[in-house]
Formats: sequence, structure tokens, C-alpha cells
Amino acid sequence: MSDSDATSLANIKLFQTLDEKERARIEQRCRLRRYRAGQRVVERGEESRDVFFVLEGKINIVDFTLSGREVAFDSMLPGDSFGELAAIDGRPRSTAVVAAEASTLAVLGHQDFNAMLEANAGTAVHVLSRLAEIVRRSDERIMELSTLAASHRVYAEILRMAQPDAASPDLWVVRPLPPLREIASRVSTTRETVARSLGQLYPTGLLRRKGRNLYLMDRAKLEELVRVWQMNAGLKTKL
Amino acid sequence: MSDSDATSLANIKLFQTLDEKERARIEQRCRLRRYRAGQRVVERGEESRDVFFVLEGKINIVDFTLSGREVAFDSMLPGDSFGELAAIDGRPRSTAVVAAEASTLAVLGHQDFNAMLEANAGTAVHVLSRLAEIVRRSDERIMELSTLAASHRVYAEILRMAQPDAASPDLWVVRPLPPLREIASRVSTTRETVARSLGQLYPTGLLRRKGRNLYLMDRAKLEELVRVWQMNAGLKTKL
DNA sequence: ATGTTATTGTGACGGCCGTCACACTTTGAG
DNA sequence: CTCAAAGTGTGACGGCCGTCACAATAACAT
Repeated sequence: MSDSDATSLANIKLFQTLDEKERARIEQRCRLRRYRAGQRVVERGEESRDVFFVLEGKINIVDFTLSGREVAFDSMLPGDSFGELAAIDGRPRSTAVVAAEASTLAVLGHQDFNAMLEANAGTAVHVLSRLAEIVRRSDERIMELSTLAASHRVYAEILRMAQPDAASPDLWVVRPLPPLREIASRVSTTRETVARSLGQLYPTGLLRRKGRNLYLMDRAKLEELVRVWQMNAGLKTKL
Repeated sequence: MSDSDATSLANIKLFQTLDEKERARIEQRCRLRRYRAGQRVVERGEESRDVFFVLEGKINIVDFTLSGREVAFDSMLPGDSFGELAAIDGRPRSTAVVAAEASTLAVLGHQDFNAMLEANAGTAVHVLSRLAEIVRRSDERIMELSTLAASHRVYAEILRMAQPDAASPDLWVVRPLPPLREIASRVSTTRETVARSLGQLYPTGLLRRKGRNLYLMDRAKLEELVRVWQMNAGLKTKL
């Protein structure tokens, strides 16, 4: 079985410190499951405690308000894992999980997972680091929700998504720009507000949109925008 | 040294699975530090990686906006620990830490802390559980900030603070009610909004205030209030 | 008591943004 | 190409709530 095989755990980040033999043992304890785009993997409040590893596809960690609005928490790509919380503390699932596209997952029971943690300090440290990263990101998001106006949260999210352009230096690009509705759910606002926020910056030349590409003409200036302005600091008048 | 001694780590939750000898070894590696009320223990962005254990007092995990508004994340009481994040992932402090009252802390260097994690699976699992709890709480707060109006976040916080009254059953009480400014910083709003939110419920009889006690006359109904109403659902008209 | 300070209640004002509505554009399937 | 479906831009409206201001009350020392 090659490392690029979709049925192999070799590419899962969590297992990088495991030796070949240990990994094979865990692999035997896993079940493979395939999901179609849009299919629910986990429901909020569920009692299952399995841990999942993404082999192929894209998985979204989300939650829903009573009125049906979606709040996005995270996205998982091949190599990532999720579901550790319930396995660790035995409590119900805190969020739902949806397959964003057709995906292949490996599923490990919580007993096997916890046994692995106890037997292998390296893996436990990996999980610790991962949770630490999640806590930091959550804290940052709470701060953004508490202090930044909606449009600035949009800009902050754009900055996080942007990558340096292959061709020209100093030019950053979000490619492909996801549907505005998705950006909205990541920063807890509406797609209309996202559209208006971006629209406000097109005239200034800071942002430029071409099809599904969004170019950041001056990343530093955009960062400045997000950093300096506080909530209710008079957005419109300062533009 | 007795277990109730303020210089002992015996009451620290993290160490509950350590045997006496191991604990004594860790204790030797700790330094004791005292803080006055209001004193900063850790600054956001700092490069230190020490882990702290609360022996006496009360410690607040907070962050500040550029305009000086405080955002409260958590409070630590004797037996609790904090600062694990930086020790685990080696990155700068994500939030500030302030002594809410005169406090005594034990401080452990990150090398000692990490060595303990590797040597003692039980303690590692404790830390994992603790981080899992933090992640769940953060997710809940993000959901609240994303979907609940400010006044409902206030009610949700009141519900979290309330304890059953010793005397009469079915009566819950927040005792003592902290300054409204503190509640405001926990749910990311202003003290004025907290005052108005509580004030809205006094006439209904759901809440009743006597000095520094806040009585919840009907906990179930208050929970219903928080659960059912969504943001912008027309608060005033429905009261 | 009596002053001093912290805390609380409330009014007024204004802006951000959620909601609804609808036209326009882009995308993608057949 | 053609047409349906998805995505986007924009206007109008209204309410929540952050901000400022100030009075009233509580808390607490001397």
C-alpha cells in the first residue's frame, strides 16, 4: 500500500510520529466510510465518540441556529482529523459535521483512540498541539466578534484566505473566492453585508475582483484597515 | 506539609493522578509567586512559556481592545491551572492574565511541564480534557455571539452564574452579583446594556434584585427565553 | 454621620447591519 | 446555444445597541 493510497493513514498528520508497525495496527482498527457532498457525518448533540481522519475530500465543521443560519467553525482537508473532543471527554458532539464534497474518511472507535493516546506520547502531544491551535483560533474569533464591525471581520477573513500570487510579488489573491454566503457564515454575518463590504473597497482599488479571483492590491494597507478601526468607529465617514 | 497548605500542589486538579513522590518532585521545580489585586501576571503577546497553578486567590483571563474595553475569557480559582497553551505550542501568549484579587501562584517552566506530560500519561489526559472543555466553551460562546442578541447573552450568563438557593427549592440566585461591567465583558457588551437587559425583566417578575443578590424566580422560563428567541426577533414587541 | 467613590439606572441620539425585495450576472448542464 | 439555477449587487427600512451624559443610589472609609 503506497503512501498516496486513499485508504492509507500514512498522510494523516496525527500519525506522523508513529512507526510503520504501530500505524498498520491502528489502520486495521479503522473502518472506511464514504460520504456524498452535503451528507451529514455527525449531528450536534449526538452520542457517538468516534474519531475521523480525512483521506479524500473536504469536510466542514458547522453549527446551525434555530432559524437555520449556518455558523462555520472549520474545514478539514486530507490529512486532518476531527471528532477528538467527544472521544476525549465522552460528552455529546458540540458541533455538526458535513461533507462539503464527496469524501473518504477513516473512522476509529474512541477506545482505540484513547488507547493510542496512552501508549504513544508523541501522538498525545500532536493532539494537544491541535487542540491548542483550535483554542487560539477560537479566542481570536471571539475577539473579532467582540470588537470588530462586520465589514472588518470580512476583511480579516479575506486576509486569512489570501495567498501570494504566483506571478507578481506584492500581489495576493483569494483563488477561488468561495460563495459570499460561505464567507458570511465564517464571520457571522449575512451574504449581503459581505457583498457590501467588498463593494466598498472596489472603488478604493484595495480589492479587485476578476471572475472567481479576488486580488488584494495592497495587503499591508488592508491589514492596517482591520487593525486600526474599532467597532462603531465611523466606518463610512472615514472611507 | 499538609494538603491545605497554600504552598502545596496537592489540590491542583491536574496533579490528581500523580503519586505523592512524583508530585513532590514537580513541587521542587516550581517557584512560588504572589500577586496583588490588579497586577498583571501575563501580557498578551509575551514570549514566556511558564505554566501557572493557582494556590490562593482569583485570576482572570482577559484581553483588551485597542480602545481599552475588556473581554473576559475565564476565571481561575485555587486548584486551576493556566498557561498551558504557550508551553505546549511554544507560541506567544494569546491573552493577558490579571490577578482579580491577591493571589498565590506556583510557576513551572515549560520544559518541566512538557517532561511531565511525556512521563505521565494520566496528567496528559487531564490537560487534554481541560483543553477539550475550553474548546467546547469557546464554541458555545461563538454561537452565542453569532446568534443571540446582547440582552439574551446577558440572560444566558445569568443562568450560568446562578446556583440553587439553599433555603427554598425552585429558587435560583446569583450571589453575589458581580458589577455589571464584569458581566458585560463576559458577554461582549456594555454595562449600560446589561443594566437595561436586567431592568427589562424586573417588571415581569422573572428576576428580582435584593442588594447584591439576584433571584431567578423561574429558571425554566428564563431558559426558554434564551433558547427560543433569535437575534433580531423583535425583543421589545414580545415582552 | 458624612463625605468620597464605585456602581447603577435611564434618556437621547445615531449608525451599523439584519431583513426583505428584486434585478442582474455568472455558472453549468444538456 | 439555451435555459435553469446559483450567485451577486443594491436599495429601503427599521430596530438593536454603542456612546455620551448625568442623576440617583449604594458601598465604604474616616
